[in-house]
Amino acid sequence: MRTAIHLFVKQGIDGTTIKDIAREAKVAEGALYRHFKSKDELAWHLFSTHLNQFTTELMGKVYPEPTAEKRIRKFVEESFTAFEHDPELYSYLILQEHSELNKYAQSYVHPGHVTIKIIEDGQKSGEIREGDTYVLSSLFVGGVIRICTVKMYGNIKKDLQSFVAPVADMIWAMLRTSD
Amino acid sequence: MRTAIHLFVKQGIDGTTIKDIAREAKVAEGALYRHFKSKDELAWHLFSTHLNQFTTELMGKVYPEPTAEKRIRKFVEESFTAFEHDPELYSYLILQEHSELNKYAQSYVHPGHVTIKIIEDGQKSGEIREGDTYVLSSLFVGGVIRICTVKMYGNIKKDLQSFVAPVADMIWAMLRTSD
Amino acid sequence: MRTAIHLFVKQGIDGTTIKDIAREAKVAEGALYRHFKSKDELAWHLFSTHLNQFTTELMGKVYPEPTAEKRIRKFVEESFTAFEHDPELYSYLILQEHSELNKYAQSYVHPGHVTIKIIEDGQKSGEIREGDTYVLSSLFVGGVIRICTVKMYGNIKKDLQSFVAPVADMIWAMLRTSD
Amino acid sequence: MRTAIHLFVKQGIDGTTIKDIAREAKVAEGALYRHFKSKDELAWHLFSTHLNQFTTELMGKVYPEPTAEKRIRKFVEESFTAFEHDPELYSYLILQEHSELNKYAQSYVHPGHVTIKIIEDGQKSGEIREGDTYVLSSLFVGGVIRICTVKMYGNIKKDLQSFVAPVADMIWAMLRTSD
DNA sequence: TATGAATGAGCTTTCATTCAT
DNA sequence: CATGAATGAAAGCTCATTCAT
Repeated sequence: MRTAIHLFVKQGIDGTTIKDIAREAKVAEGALYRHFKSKDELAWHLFSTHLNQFTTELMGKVYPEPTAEKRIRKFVEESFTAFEHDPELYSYLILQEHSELNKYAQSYVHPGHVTIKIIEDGQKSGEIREGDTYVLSSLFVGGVIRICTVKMYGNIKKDLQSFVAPVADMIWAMLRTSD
Repeated sequence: MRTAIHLFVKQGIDGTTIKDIAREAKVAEGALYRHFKSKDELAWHLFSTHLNQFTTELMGKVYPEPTAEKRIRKFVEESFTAFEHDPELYSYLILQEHSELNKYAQSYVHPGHVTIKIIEDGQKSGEIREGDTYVLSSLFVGGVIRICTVKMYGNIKKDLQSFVAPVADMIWAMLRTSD
Repeated sequence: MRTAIHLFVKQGIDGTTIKDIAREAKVAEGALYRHFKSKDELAWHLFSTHLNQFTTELMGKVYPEPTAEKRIRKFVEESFTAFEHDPELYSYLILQEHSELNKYAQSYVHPGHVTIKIIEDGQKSGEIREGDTYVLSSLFVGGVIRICTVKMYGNIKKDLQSFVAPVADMIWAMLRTSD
Repeated sequence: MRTAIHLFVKQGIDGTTIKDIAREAKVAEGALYRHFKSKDELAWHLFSTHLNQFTTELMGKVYPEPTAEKRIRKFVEESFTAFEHDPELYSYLILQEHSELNKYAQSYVHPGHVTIKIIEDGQKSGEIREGDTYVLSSLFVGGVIRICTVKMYGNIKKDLQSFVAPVADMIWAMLRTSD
C-alpha cells in the first residue's frame, strides 16, 4: 500500500498500472486482488480511509484549544507536521485532486471541514471577522495547502516547522476581528 | 478543443479517450491527429499555451498598479474574473494537478510567479512584511485558488466578484508591514 | 464469424480465445470488438440469429405439406440437408448444449418447436397416435438429431440424403395411428 | 464430487472454478488437489468412471432379456429410472456434450453401444428390420435421450416412469420387422 | 492433513494511433 | 482533407495450481 501511494503520487492513479505496483512491492499482481476488488477500489480505500483518519485526528488535536487563535496555530502546526512526516501520503490525500475517484460518493471528511468549524465558532465568539465562512476558510486552508505544495516542489528550503509561528500569525492577522 | 478541456476537467486526461473527444466534438477520431501528434501533445498544448497566455495577461494587468496593495487587489480581481468567465479552462489550468504532464518540461509560467514578484517588490519597498517570499506568496495565491475550488464545488453561492474587496483586504491585512 | 463457429464447435465457447479467432481469421483482436461488445455477445449472436433463421426457414418448407406423413418426411429431408450443407453450423446450433449462453434469455425458437406443431396438428386430425405431445415430439426430433451426431463422429458412412426415405418411414411407423 | 457435478452441469466445466467448487463443498481449494491432479482430471474422472459403471450396469440389466422387444423396453425403463434417480448425474453423463474433455481418449462406453448391440442382434434374428445399424440405433437412443432433456427443461410434467410402456411400444413399432 | 494466500500465465478488453478509402 | 475500421500493445483481471503454515 505504501508502494501504491508512492506510485499514485508520482504517476497519477490512471498512470499507474497494477503491474507497476506489484513489481515495486515485490508481490504478484493477483495478490492485490485478494484484498481489493479492483484498482479503483484500492485507490479509493487508500484515499478515504487515511483521509478520514487524518481529519479525525486533526480535529482531536485542534479542538481542545481554547481560542480561535490557538486553534489556527495548532492547525498549521499539525498540518506541517503531517506533511513533513509523510509527504507522499499527505500529497495523495490533500494536495492532489482525484477526478478518477469522482465515481465514488464524494462525501469524505477533509481538513477544510476543520477550518470551517474554527471560523464559524470564531465568528460566533467575535474573535474572527465577519464574512462568508467558506471564503475565510478557503483563504486559511488554501494558504496552508499551497505552502506544502511549494515545499514539495523544492522552492521552500527550510523545515516547515520553522514557519509555524509566522504563518499562524499571518493567518491570524488576516482573520481576526480588526479593531 | 473546448470539448477536450471539458472532458479533461471532468474525467481527467488519462480518463478521457480520443473517442470520447471525437464523439462529443462530432469529428472523426483521426481528424485530431491532423492538428496534434498525440493525445498528450493535445493536453500539453491546451495547458501550456493557455496558461502562458493567461499569466502574461495577468502580469500585464497587475503590474502597472503602483502599490503592492493595489496589485494584490488587481490580482484577486483578475483571478476571480478569469475563473467566472471560463471556469472549466481555469480549472484545467490552475485548480488541477496534472501528473500526466510531468513528462514535459515543467517550467511553465504560473500565476504563482506573479504573486512572488508582487511580494518581492513589496518587501523591497517596505510595504510587505519580512519573511520567506515563497511562504508569503503561497499564502496569497493558495487562498485565491482555494476560493475558486470551493466555488466550483458549489459551497460558495454568491458571485466571486462580490468578494474581491473583502478578500483583497484580508490578504493585505495578512501581508502588510505591521506597525 | 465462420472462424468463430469453427472454433466454438471444435473447442467449445469457453475453450476458444479471442486470440484464437483473430489469428485464424487473420484480423486483429480489437477488430472483433467493433462488431460485438464481448466474446459472449459474439457467441450468442451467432447462435440466436442463425438458429432463428434456420427454424423459420424450416417451418416455411415443412408446413405447406398437406399431411403429417409428408411433413415428417420434409422435416427429415431438410434437417439432413442442412446438416450436410454446413455440418459445423448445424452442430453449433443443434447438436451442442450451450450452458455458457444460459445467462441470456433462453426463449429462442428451435426445430423442436416445428416437430411439436407437426405432432399437435397430426393428433388433432387423427393422423398421429394419442400420447403426450412432448414425448412424441422428442422421439421424433431426438432421433433426427442423434443421426447427425453419429454421422459427425464418423460412424455413419453414407450420405444422410440416402436415409431420408427409410428414416421418414420409420418415424412414421412410430407415430402414426395404429389400426 | 456431487458439488462438482452440480456446478459442471449448471455452468459448464470451463465455467466452473475450483473456488466455486471449494466454496460450495465447504472445503479448501487446495484440498481438491489431494485427490485429483487437476480440474480436468476431476471432470474426466467424474465422467468416465460413472459413465462406464452406468453403461455396464445397463448392459447387465438389458441383456438377460430374451427378445429384442423386451430389451428395448428394459433399456427405456432403466434409462428413465437412472435419469429420475439422479438427473444431474445423468445430465452430466448423457445429455451434455463435453468438448472440454476431447483431449482425453474418446473411447468411453456409452449407452448408445448398448442400443447398437440390441439392434444388431435383433437384425440377425430377424426381429428388427433391415437398415443401417447406426441409423436405427440413433433413432432409438436419440429419442430416449431427448425425452430426458425435455423433461429436464420442464416441458414434460409427469413422471417418466409412466411413459415407459408407450415409449417402448412406439420405438418397437419403429424398429420391428414389418409384415 | 487441510488451509487459503500467493503466484503468474494467460485471458478479455481497451484505446492511441494508423491508413485505405 | 476527413473518416472510422483496423491494428496490436498493453491494460485490468481471473483462476488453476502451489506451498508455507
